[in-house]
Amino acid sequence: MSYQTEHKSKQNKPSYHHGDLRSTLLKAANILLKEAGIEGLSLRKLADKVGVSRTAPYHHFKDKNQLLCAIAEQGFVRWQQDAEFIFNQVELPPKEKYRQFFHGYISYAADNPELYDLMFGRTIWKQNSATNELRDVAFPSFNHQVDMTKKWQEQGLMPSGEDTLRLSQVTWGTMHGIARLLIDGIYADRSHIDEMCDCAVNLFTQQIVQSK
Amino acid sequence: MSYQTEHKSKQNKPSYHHGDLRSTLLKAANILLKEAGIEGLSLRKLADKVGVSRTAPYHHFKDKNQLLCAIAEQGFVRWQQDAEFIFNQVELPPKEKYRQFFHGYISYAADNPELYDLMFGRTIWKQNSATNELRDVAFPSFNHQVDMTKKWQEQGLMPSGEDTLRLSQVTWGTMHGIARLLIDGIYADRSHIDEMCDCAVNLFTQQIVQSK
DNA sequence: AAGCATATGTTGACGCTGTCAAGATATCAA
DNA sequence: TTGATATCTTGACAGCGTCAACATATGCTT
Repeated sequence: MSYQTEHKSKQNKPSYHHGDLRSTLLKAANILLKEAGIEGLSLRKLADKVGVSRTAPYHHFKDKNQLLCAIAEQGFVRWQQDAEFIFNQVELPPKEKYRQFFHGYISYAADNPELYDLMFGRTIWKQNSATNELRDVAFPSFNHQVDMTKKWQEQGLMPSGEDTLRLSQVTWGTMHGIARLLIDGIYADRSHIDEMCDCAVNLFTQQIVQSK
Repeated sequence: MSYQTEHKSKQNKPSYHHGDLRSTLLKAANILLKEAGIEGLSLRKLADKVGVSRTAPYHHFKDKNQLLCAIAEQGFVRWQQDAEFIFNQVELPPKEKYRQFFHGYISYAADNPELYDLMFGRTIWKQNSATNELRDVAFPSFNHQVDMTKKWQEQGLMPSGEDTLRLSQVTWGTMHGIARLLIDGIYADRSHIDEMCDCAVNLFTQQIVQSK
């Protein structure tokens, strides 16, 4: 099976121009990413899958990095939607909502390990090669975590004594660390993910529960 | 400047055989790793630096992966020494010792970012390609973290209500996450590392302090 | 409708990579 | 001395990202 969409014109004749190559490439890249991982995703394989010559993608992405950034960009958008869905469950008590957010974060990483690696890994960020488009979705996502932490402090869920920025860095760091240990194959056993998340949530929200 | 040791026999004549190529390669690889990062470390460049032909390293390492594992192995040994030094400071109170351990972990990662990536990154573990020699130093290092957590719980430093394994996974996850965010270029500003570590230590050891 | 600029796709080529095969040379044991 | 073995060499191959040069389709201007 191939994702190749034998590119044809509206009259169904094979055409020299593809017509929708950029989005076709992105779609195929996501599949290839899942199948082969970041190191297995090559532009040549991608072009081949889509049924186009090796260098055709260069008319839609300046280089491989720009393609990766575009994929990561989509990843942020999708995660933001998931997160918003959780935050919008108004009826939930604060701690339960935070619990779901924590679990949701880890689940998103576990369900899309290669995508997560692209979003938060060194491939893009270490080389300082993020496109402006990517930054425009990634930074607000980072900041959102800080805003929520402030809210959780005000609600008494998290210790108000700690500096908000530091606290959000630590809590995010914890989620990120657990996610990475999972998707990088160090925590091979996934059967206890939920217990780990609950343990972390307990540690970060303990004060509230005790003072009740 | 090159790390090339113009390999000579004991009579100082250039010799066909190197005599100490394996350790010379490892030494040069560590330097190259710092300079060029994991993705910049190629066997060909390495052989060139050492002054030997492209395929000479293959007589000492089955493939690139085995070289990387050997480097990571050294990294674990060195970290274990650092950690032991901290644990052996008998006069320190428990919380301060844990604080130093936490800071020490992050410092080791920050000082050796590429090495840390090799030790705990997907390159080796995700592909399930760790050599037995590497596993033999890595797994005890993982287990040690669990043992210490148990001790910290018994000392009352950490909450005894949580399952030891889960707790150690979360606390290690936090250190790992902060380390990764730093070395992968997401937490670009390093001026607040210490504050972040202290914040995390506070969160994990808060109970004790309050119950005093 | 004609013509030309632009967008898009193609083939050829280059240097880099890891790694295998085959041959050369040194070392060591019998 | 001889023969096995360890070590190092050159040659070769496929895969990679990417540039240059060329081909073809699209669309705007006149």
